[in-house]
Amino acid sequence: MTTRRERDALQMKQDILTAANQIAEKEGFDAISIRKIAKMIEYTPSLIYHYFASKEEIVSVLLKQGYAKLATSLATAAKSVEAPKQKLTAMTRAFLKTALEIPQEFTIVHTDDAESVVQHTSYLFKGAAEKRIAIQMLARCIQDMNQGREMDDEQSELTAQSIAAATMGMALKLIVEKNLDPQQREKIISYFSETVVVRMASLEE
Amino acid sequence: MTTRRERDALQMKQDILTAANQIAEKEGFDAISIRKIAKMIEYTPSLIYHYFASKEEIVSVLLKQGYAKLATSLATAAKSVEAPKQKLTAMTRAFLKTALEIPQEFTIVHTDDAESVVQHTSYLFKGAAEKRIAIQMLARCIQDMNQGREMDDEQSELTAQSIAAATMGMALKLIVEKNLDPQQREKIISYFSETVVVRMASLEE
Amino acid sequence: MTTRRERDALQMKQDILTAANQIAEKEGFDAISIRKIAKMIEYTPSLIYHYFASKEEIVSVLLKQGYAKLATSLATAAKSVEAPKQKLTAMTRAFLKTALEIPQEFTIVHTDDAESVVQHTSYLFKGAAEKRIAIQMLARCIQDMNQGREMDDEQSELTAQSIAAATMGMALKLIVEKNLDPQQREKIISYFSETVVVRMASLEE
Amino acid sequence: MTTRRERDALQMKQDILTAANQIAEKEGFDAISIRKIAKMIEYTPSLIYHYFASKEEIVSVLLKQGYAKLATSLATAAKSVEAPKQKLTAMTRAFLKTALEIPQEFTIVHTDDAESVVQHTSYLFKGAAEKRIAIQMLARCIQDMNQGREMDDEQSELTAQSIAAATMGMALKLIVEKNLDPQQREKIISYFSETVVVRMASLEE
DNA sequence: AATGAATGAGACTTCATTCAT
DNA sequence: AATGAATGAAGTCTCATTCAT
Repeated sequence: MTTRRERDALQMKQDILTAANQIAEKEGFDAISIRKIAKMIEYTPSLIYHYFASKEEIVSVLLKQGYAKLATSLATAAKSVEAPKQKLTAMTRAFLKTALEIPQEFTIVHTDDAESVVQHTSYLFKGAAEKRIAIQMLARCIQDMNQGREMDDEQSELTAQSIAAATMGMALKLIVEKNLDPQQREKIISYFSETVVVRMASLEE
Repeated sequence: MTTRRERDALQMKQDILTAANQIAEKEGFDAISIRKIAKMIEYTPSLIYHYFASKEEIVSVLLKQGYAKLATSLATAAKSVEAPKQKLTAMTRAFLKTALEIPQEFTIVHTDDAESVVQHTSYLFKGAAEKRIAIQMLARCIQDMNQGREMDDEQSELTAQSIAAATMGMALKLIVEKNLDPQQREKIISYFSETVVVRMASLEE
Repeated sequence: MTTRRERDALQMKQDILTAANQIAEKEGFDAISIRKIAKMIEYTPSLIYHYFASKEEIVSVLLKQGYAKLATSLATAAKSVEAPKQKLTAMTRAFLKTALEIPQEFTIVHTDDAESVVQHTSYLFKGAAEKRIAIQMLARCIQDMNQGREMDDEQSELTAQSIAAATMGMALKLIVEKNLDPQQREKIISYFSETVVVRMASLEE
Repeated sequence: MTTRRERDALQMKQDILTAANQIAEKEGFDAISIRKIAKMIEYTPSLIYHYFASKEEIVSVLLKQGYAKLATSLATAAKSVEAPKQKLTAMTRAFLKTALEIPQEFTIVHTDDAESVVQHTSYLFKGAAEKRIAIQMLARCIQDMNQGREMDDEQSELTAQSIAAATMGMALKLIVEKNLDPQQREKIISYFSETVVVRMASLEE
């Protein structure tokens, strides 16, 4: 059970995060500053330290929220369909859609090369098909799609890694070109999710 | 003909840019500051304003240089081979290699969503196969690879755009995972350039 | 008779003081802060204001406790021996020992030149042999040691004052050189208490 | 040869130091702050960083200046007289006088227990008569005063150390009791320098 | 008795930039 | 061409304290 106070505190925390997010959207992630947040929520800078230990914590929470959203969306998409080809398309589409909903966090998370971040986000290493759920899901999907053909684990892992990186690239590009004509954007998303990704996954040449 | 003065000035400009680059490599792009540059080239901050109007200009030139390098590398690769499939592979490989040589600039250029930047870097819009040389080269390559099959221009443009975005994503991922085992990195680069990209370019399904 | 409440309150007060002391020992006297105390005793900063009017009061009580400890130790030492020479040595040794037990408070008390503090700690003024117990004890001791020689009160007072200041100096130095080899420290304390102080007290030349 | 600019810069540096000193005298050493200095010299805080790298540097220079002054004064006094007894008195008097001229620095230097400071100020360790000039001068003086009596090096070193600590204690006490009646102060200084110190140096009992 | 929210002042420092010389 | 002086804004964070609950 939460008391009113706890709810208020939670609300305040969320207000701070929202403000931080708005700044990030307008001026970029690096422009987030305690001062600006304070001005936006109309409180003193000091107060913010009541709710967060440091600016770093605020940013970190922001990123985690974004990352969680992406993971959830991906998992949901994976469960929604059975047929491997359709599953792959659904996952790709979900990934692109969610990325576009949290452009700032997405960009940062996939662009930050600090060791502490990379530890969690890397997936190009050998064996990623076992250690990274997303790559694992992709790899299985690929194997399911290519039943009958001879194929080793390495090949499916490399393919999964390639698809992941490629999709991230497309997401990023769509984020950066934020003023792209919506119809064209939709066309690209569809083509990529339904056609290109499927081609990548087809282990033949 | 250039006078000595002009040559000196050019040299100075380049020194400044080089210093800025080194800072970016060590501490990240945002860490570039007039003061740090000044200290590095052992001149006063003020002097820098003789050669560049503002910090922004320095950064901007830096990015342009990076972009130019990428374009050159791509064009060279394109000319080096005739056969379309091999040409595509060569271009992809060259792109990844060059991106890894200028990680900071590459990341910034492809991540910056400022209108002024996007104007030059966007290529997802309809008609990019005509306006953007890189996309054009890709599109032609794709068409050459698929002679005999029926295919409209839109399809080849969408495919070219997809390949461009995907390759950029792979480049970015390789940059971020800078501590990836070199052998594994080489394997991924090869697999992506020789196999995955070719699959993407094969317009069938 | 004290009620439970009063005892609890007293306990709380002492907890606060103890916490303050620990901070002082670890980070220095100036590092004492209401917040740190609060964190240490696991209460809110606000609560501390129920028990003390201000940070200043806490610090002040802390110092008084230190001063009292010193006085007690000195008095005990004085009573323990009869022979004047041995008494002087015992007092000196006790003073140094106690000072080393409460290094922070000792340093502050004898270094603070705020009028309000100096009022209680000064002893160089004329007539201190009457107004300051410690100086009085010293002066008497000196007189006892020099029976037979002609000597006026002024001389014994000046000598007592000198010994007091000198011993404080030695205490301070031992505190500051806190990493001095223990054996060497013991040797210096002994030499000073048994020999040097006695020489100072011998009114002849 | 110094240019006008260099002289101006030097002047500015000194102004900053002077301001810092004044703050220390009025509000204590810890009250020194870049802001306050800036306000006092009527410039912006930023400018101060033109002349000093950090607040720490300012404080450090201040202390060094004080320490140097003390050393010089002591050396001068030592050279001024030949007879050992008189030399000891002259040194003591000079030390007390100079200490009273730079009360803040003196207190800090002899009270700071940071390892980096203690490394330079310690003199209670065994062998200080060789490593510390001041102790060396004192030890020699003591030996000169006690020619004819049997005495080992250890004894003279311990005595020198004791005198040094005692005199520092007296200096500190005089600084703290800054409102002591001037006549009484003079009397104490004289008594201590002429009588007490001499007794301490007389190796008999 | 105890809490949490909130403030306002102040701490050090870095930065891009301008200007007179 | 080059310097050094100077500014003003902004950055993060810590602190003592008050107040309503």
